[in-house]
Amino acid sequence: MPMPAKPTPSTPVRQRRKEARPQELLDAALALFVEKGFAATRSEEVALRAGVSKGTLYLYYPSKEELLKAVIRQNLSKILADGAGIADGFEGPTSDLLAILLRTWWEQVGETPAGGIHKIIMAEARNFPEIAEFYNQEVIVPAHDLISKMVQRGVDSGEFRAVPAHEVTHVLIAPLIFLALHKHAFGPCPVGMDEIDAGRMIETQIDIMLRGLLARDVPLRSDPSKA
Amino acid sequence: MPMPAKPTPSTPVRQRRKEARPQELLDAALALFVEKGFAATRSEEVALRAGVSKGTLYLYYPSKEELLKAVIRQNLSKILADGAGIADGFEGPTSDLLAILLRTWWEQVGETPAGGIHKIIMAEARNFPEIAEFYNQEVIVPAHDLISKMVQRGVDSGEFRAVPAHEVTHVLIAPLIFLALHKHAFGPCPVGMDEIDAGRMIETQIDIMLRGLLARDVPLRSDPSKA
Amino acid sequence: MPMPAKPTPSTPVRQRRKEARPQELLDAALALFVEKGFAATRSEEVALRAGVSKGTLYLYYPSKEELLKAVIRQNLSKILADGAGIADGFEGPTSDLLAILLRTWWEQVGETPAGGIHKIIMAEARNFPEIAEFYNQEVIVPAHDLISKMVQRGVDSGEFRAVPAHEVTHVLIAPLIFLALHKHAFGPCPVGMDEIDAGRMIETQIDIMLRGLLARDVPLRSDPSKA
Amino acid sequence: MPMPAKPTPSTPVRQRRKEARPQELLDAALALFVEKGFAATRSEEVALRAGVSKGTLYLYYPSKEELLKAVIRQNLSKILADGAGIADGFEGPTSDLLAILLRTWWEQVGETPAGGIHKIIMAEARNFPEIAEFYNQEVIVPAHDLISKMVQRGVDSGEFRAVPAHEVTHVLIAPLIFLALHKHAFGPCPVGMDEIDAGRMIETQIDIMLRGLLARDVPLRSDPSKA
DNA sequence: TATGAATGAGGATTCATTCAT
DNA sequence: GATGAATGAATCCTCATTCAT
Repeated sequence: MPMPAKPTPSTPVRQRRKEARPQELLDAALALFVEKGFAATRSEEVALRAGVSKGTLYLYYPSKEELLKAVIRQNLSKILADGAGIADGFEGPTSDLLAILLRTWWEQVGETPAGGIHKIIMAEARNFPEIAEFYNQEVIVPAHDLISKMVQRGVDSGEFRAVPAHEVTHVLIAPLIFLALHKHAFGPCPVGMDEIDAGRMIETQIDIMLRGLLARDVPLRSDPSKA
Repeated sequence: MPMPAKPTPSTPVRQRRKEARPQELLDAALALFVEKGFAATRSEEVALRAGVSKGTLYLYYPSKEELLKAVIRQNLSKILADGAGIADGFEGPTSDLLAILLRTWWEQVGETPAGGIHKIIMAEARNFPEIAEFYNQEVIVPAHDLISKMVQRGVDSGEFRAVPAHEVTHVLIAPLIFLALHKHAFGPCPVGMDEIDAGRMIETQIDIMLRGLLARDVPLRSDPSKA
Repeated sequence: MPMPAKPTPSTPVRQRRKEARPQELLDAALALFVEKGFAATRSEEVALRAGVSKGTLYLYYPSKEELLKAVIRQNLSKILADGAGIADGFEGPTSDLLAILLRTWWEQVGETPAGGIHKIIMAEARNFPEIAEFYNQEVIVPAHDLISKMVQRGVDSGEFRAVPAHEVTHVLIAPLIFLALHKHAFGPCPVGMDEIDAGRMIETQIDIMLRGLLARDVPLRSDPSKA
Repeated sequence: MPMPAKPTPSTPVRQRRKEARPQELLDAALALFVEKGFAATRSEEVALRAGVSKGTLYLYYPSKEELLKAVIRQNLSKILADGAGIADGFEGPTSDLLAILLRTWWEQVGETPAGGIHKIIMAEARNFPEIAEFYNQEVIVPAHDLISKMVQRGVDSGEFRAVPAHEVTHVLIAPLIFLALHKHAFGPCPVGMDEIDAGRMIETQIDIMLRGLLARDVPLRSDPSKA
């Protein structure tokens, strides 16, 4: 029997498909869970969007709930890695680092489907406490610590005023979460739902908050007037 | 069956209960929708919590979906009334007005069950675009306009720097929404889920943001160091 | 609105139906479980045979497994009561009592749908150990004890030879169980499946076994030649 | 991959395995069908226990139902062969022959997995009438005839009383079937399920029944007191 | 042949909604 | 109006069977 040219000798088509399945299913599940919510998404929809049948989904994930966990887990690593990578070994003013971090998080996470995970968690946290706890430990706490330490560094170095790092961190993060929730909750709303310009909002936030944090008379390096 | 003597001559107990039914049902529904989400709340639960039977619920609301709409509609007025009332006729620095508004909103709305409406809307907006649109028109836009005008007033009067009012408004509102979502999404989580101290966070926000907004060298009247 | 004459003032139709439901469902379930086996019986079939819809079944029993348990429980009392009732206060030769007991059990239980419970238990015991244990404690052990004590009484009084009561009991019971299983397993087989004449078989069993048990030269009172 | 040297020159390992497949599958199926029942046994389990994959099972048997039929058919021959072999050319008292037959059947069939076939048949007879009919023709009728003829021989020779051979046969067989069903239905029950001592029960049965069959004053050769 | 990924019909269970009382 | 028994569409998940490799 003649072979079609170059079938990539090592991995047959079936095999390659099999290896791709989990990712395809996770992507489909993420998109649908963000869009319609966890409960309102039928498992068959997920399968269909991933191009497989109902049964195939259960070949890879034993239940819809486990699928949700896998979706969260898989996207967590991405989220966490980003932040830590940027912060590590940054030299320069803390205000610059924070500005970069906020902008980058939005571009790398907030705007992407992964940014919708917050929406899922918020909606289902009380029905799946285990997941909420997981998300808290794996995402919220590390992210908070990362920002919190920077704020404290700014305070310690005299760059910032003597502000409470814990609360400042929440205030810094809040607008980004708000933005992500807004985008994924109302995103492609057919009607007029005020389309927030995320870029401008983030620049404004950086401008105001960092200015509010800085000890007096220290000029900002990043010029917010460009936004 | 013996009746307790004279239960207010005009309106008998039965009568009052009957008239109170819709409100009791809406309250029960709000609490449950906020806690468990719309889909995960069984209509019988709502009825039971309101002290009536399943069938009675349908006497007042023709479907669970209409009940949700009614819950949102009814609570919108409450939400809206607050803001406007406070702002009207306020004399004094805009920064003070904003500070009062933020604190008051949290106390009057954010902390109450009504503050959970955001959670419901976020979770269900894409499944009920009509409601999202309604919420946008009735709550988001007016609230935004209210704050936005104040910010602009501060800019125009020279109290604030020349900032874009639209974006600043989002940045000001975001932490409150974040707080409300956090409280209602993770609220009585059995596990460690970082309990945010809302009061301190709001004061910190006021401190930082208003300082970030003010034109240089204008001292803040409300002393944030007390928080 | 005029009432139809004599609606039985106390219990309305709906009420009476409701009270009858559990029994109707248990009867339907017993019949179907015996006929087709537990696993092969769809819960909707049970409901339909009881004249209600799928959902109604779950109003009364929370799962198919609980339904099975209820079926067994409800029929156990009947089975157990029979035996004890007959034995209590019987005066006369033990062989006569045993003969009566065997005949009666067949008529009152073995031949009736309840006799099919053995078939269900046998088929599902290893999948539902809890049920097997329950049946063992509630039916097998008491029934065995009842017979066993009589045999021992016969031995002690010199009416029977010195036989091991425990084993004799099994030998006495076995043909009845065999008969019940046979009847309910092959019962209305369209094809020729040897229709055992239960009456004649039981009389033959009584004849042979009691004769085998009796100490020599004691004549049997019940004349087996009539069978 | 190195092969162990010379695995029997004629038939290579692979070859022998292939030829053994059907038997391995039938054995696995028998064990599982007896243990869990036909419906509750997944075909993949059967394959796995036989050391092959799901698909391979279907290479040999076109459906689970056909597999069940094959299991039963294949084990019938084993069951049948036993009885006939023993009876042929036996000289001596019929009571001795019957005693030997009962003991042998238990050892050769009842105790082995084949003894569990009764359980399968009983459970599924009404769902697979064809199989029930087949079993009846191939096993029950011949076995019955075998015993029946012996009983009749005993009666004709004056060794036994004038009993109805047909019914006596059922009474003789019943305890063995009962024993086999009990063993395979409750067998390795973790809990206290009365473990019947099959040996003692069979000896007791032989003692009582044969004594009950024998014409008066004919002593038994096999001494049951040893049991 | 042998494999195991894929399928989809089937079945248990839930729950919004209806309606007789 | 009020009730809650009844319904059956909807949904999760299982598993016998198929088929490309």
